[in-house]
Amino acid sequence: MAEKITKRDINYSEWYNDLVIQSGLAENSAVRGCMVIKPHGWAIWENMKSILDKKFKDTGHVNASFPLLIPKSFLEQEEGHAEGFAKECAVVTHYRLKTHPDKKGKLIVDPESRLEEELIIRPTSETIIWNCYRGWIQSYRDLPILINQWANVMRWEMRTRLFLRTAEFHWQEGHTAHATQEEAVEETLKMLDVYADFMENYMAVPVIKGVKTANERFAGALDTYCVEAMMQDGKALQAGTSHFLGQNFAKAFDVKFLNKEGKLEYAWATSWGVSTRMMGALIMAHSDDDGLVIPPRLAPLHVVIVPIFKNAEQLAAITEKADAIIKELKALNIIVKFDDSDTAKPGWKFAEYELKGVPVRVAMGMRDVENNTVEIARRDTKEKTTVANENLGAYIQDLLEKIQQNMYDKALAFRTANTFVIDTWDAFTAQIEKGGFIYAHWDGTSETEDKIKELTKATIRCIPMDGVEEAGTCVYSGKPSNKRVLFARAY
RNA sequence: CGGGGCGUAGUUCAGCCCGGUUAGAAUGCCUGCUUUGGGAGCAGGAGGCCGCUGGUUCGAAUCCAGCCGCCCCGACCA
Repeated sequence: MAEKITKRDINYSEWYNDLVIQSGLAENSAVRGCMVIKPHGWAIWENMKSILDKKFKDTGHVNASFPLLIPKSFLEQEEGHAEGFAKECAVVTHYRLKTHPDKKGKLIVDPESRLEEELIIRPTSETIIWNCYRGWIQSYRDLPILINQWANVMRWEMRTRLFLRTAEFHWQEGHTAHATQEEAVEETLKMLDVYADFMENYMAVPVIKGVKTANERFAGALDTYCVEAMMQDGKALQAGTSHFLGQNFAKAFDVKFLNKEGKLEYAWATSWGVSTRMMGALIMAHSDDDGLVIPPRLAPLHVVIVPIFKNAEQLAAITEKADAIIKELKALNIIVKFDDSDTAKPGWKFAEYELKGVPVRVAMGMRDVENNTVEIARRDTKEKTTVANENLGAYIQDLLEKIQQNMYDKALAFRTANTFVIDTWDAFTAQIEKGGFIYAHWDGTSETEDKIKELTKATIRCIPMDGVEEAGTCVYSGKPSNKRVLFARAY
């Protein structure tokens, strides 16, 4: 009997923790706030990476790598950026240890090795990258620069949760430089679309695209765009961000180029990123009390075949049938595993692969061998069907597509059922307690936003991009408003 | 950094209040046999600086002090 996962409706956050650990995605490490991503978790992340990486390359970007350590002075260059990140930076002050003079085997920081200029571990890389761009950009002919890096970064968080908020996390950060404002804005929105497409078509998580309010804006950006998703507890999770940085970093790092008219101009910047936090979104959007539910397009393993046998002869007979199926599936690029280990019983294997989120399970016993059938179980609905072996490859390929689609449809239906249009303060506060997304009017001031957050813990997730102009009054202050914004409690 | 809780077998925990045999259970692990269509059964076995340091005591997992670490709730945040 495996350890029990806390049920979702008993304690959602315990369910999440139990699930991440028991499904073998990740665990806490010896270093507080830093997680170990285990093979199963990393395999999903790798799939996310390779899909996104292709999309970045298809949109003209190239990868590079910039240093982990950033001189403290770089962070000071852009004021908003500095203020935003200063309080969560790990700082390197020394470069050497030495043995303790009295205690054998103990090491101490060598006070002689203090760095002249302290280095910070990157919380994000705008500064060190724009410092480089100064050397790379002289003319409009050098633009645009479209660079992405896959990296780890560190933000010294007070409270951490596996995948959702860790001190060290893995992500990609795109950093582009452009000759014109229009082109930079276009890039910002283009990458937001890449993210939205990825979330919806691969993660099977519907998202709302929008702009952040001033309060929620990235430190150093003029505009921050985001994709917001709803988790099964009705809370919002920001799954990706794309920033229009204007000329802030070009000015801070003195990045100027000669335009066609021979005049010096500051370059225009964007940055955009998604992180291992998406793993949290994936888990919380789809999984259930039995374990992970992974959409086929991200699953490290699509199909597991579990033989049910009493002896070696039976296993041989089943294996022969299974081999044909495996061959057929592999020809269709379906990733399949035949689990013929005799160290665990079939029932145990069923539960284990459900916990790991494998989309399709094929069970084969002697009954099936005789009838030329298999039993197919889909992870998303837990339905079991007995099907004939003929054209099984095509059947499973089609089933994987259906699972992918069903997971999206289900997530979308859940979001729709938990999204409310609200006009009164009483209704607003009542609904926020119950969870979900709320579209309400807002007077556009930070003061009102802060007040609402203080009173309800809800924040403005974004000003939706597909929102329509509509006259109304602010749900809190009663002042006039011309557009609804999206409120929710968030991760 | 505030408020609370907890450190005992790989894991989850009992024992501590009220000090006294060889420190227990469940689960997991190993071996063997029987099993195998939803987390099997029986038998045997291995596994512990009781978080660390010091103190009290004839004697400490248990009492006292200090330290370290972890978890939960707040403030901060992708």
